Amino acid sequence: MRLSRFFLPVLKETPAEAQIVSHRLMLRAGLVRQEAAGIYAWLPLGIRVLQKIEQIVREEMNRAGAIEILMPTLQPSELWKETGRYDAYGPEMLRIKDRHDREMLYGPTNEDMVTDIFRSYVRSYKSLPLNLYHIQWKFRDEVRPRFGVMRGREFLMKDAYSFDLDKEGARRSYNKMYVAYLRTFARMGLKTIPMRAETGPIGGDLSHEFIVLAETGESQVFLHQDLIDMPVPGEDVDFDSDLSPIVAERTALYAATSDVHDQARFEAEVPEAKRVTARGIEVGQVFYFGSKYSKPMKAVVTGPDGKDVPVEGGSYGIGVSRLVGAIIEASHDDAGIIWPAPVAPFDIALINLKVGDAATDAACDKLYAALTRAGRDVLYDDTNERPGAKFATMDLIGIPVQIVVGPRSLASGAVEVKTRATGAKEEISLDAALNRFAGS
RNA sequence: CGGGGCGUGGCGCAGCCUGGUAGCGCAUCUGCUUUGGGAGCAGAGGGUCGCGUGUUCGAAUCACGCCGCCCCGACCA
Repeated sequence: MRLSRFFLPVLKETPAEAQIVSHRLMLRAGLVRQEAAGIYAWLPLGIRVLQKIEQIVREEMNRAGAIEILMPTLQPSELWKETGRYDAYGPEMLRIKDRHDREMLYGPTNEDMVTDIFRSYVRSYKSLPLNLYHIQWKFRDEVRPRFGVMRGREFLMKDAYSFDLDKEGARRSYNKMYVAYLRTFARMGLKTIPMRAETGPIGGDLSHEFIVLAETGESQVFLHQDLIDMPVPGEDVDFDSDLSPIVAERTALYAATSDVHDQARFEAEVPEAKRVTARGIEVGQVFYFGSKYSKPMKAVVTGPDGKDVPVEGGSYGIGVSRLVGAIIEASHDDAGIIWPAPVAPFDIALINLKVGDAATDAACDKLYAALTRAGRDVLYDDTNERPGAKFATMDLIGIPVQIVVGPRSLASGAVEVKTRATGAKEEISLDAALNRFAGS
């Protein structure tokens, strides 16, 4: 992409409404634009990141055996009346009437609808386990949206729903999602820690929030230090195998957010030197809820014994749009965003320091063509800005690698490669750059 | 929803207290010069001062009402 033909509305000054760093940087780097409180338009750079995140989530869900569907944003009220949630949900749910005066709502979540889909088609335990997920916009009319996309009213969420014959099956499904989440967040360059969470009226130990540690995080967390650098299961993890050791290894160590924190237990279970008190951002939650929806909605399957039983369910959310903010909170410096490569809007920034100079133009054209041909996503700054402005913009938008081409180093056949994360710069020959970034 | 604050060219702000018809920086446009870390000079364009009502000879400025947005708290992916 040539910057001269792209749409990148960056701001030099920080808009007054943004307080936290990710919100400020998202506005300054031209990722989003606020349209109303908690409601954002995604600009070209932002949608690229959002889609990268979405794709990683999708791949890991698929790997874990979940199956993608897409449910609508607008739902009829009937399903919610069946489960009693139409009244229970309160003003956080956005209610809408259509032209026939029918009661509709903009979905804040989809348990009711997915259960309806399930019960319409599934009759036998032989069809289980089943896990259906979708990635869709949700709306929760928060009293007080804040922190940009971290606490928006409209947000993009991946929500998966598992269906099993019994509690043991539900636990296996839960473990799959738990492991998939570890992998998903790690692939985005995030360190997340599963922490005990409120389980609601169902009780039990089957609910965890996945927390990114970040200084600017909204909630206080308490954990055993060994959880922080615990290795994440690899791509070869077999989701059909028994995953409970992976889960057990983590749940054995103390980790809780302030809502469920128990200081006495924390001190009893964790040696003083290993106690970590930090701040974190919740980016996902896994939750077992049993027959909470299947019972009222009569979502039953016939078991091997010929008897009908309500299915055992769980739901598993990931805040996709929130992750954009969370990643920035976890990865930035004074100059701007530092995207982890897997979610970066572009792979490489190519900076032409002197547009119009025959030699730099030619070198840039050559690099741009070769990198693009090699499948790299390149943002080529071919504008007439001054060098300082170009550097500042590229640092701000955080593309992992910058290749700087200017007359000074090109005189000796070299270009400069800068790694955004470390700021390290090295001069290498044009050919070496081609080799490194466009080689087979 | 309780408490606090803000709304003035695209962005960041001053002006408001003490009413007299709007200013600064950045950005934008034109020209010249400049070109390795957010350039310089010269010129130009752009604002129903959130909306409404009232007070007044006169309202960005004072009063009342409404709307929007932000922050702290209670609540949430």
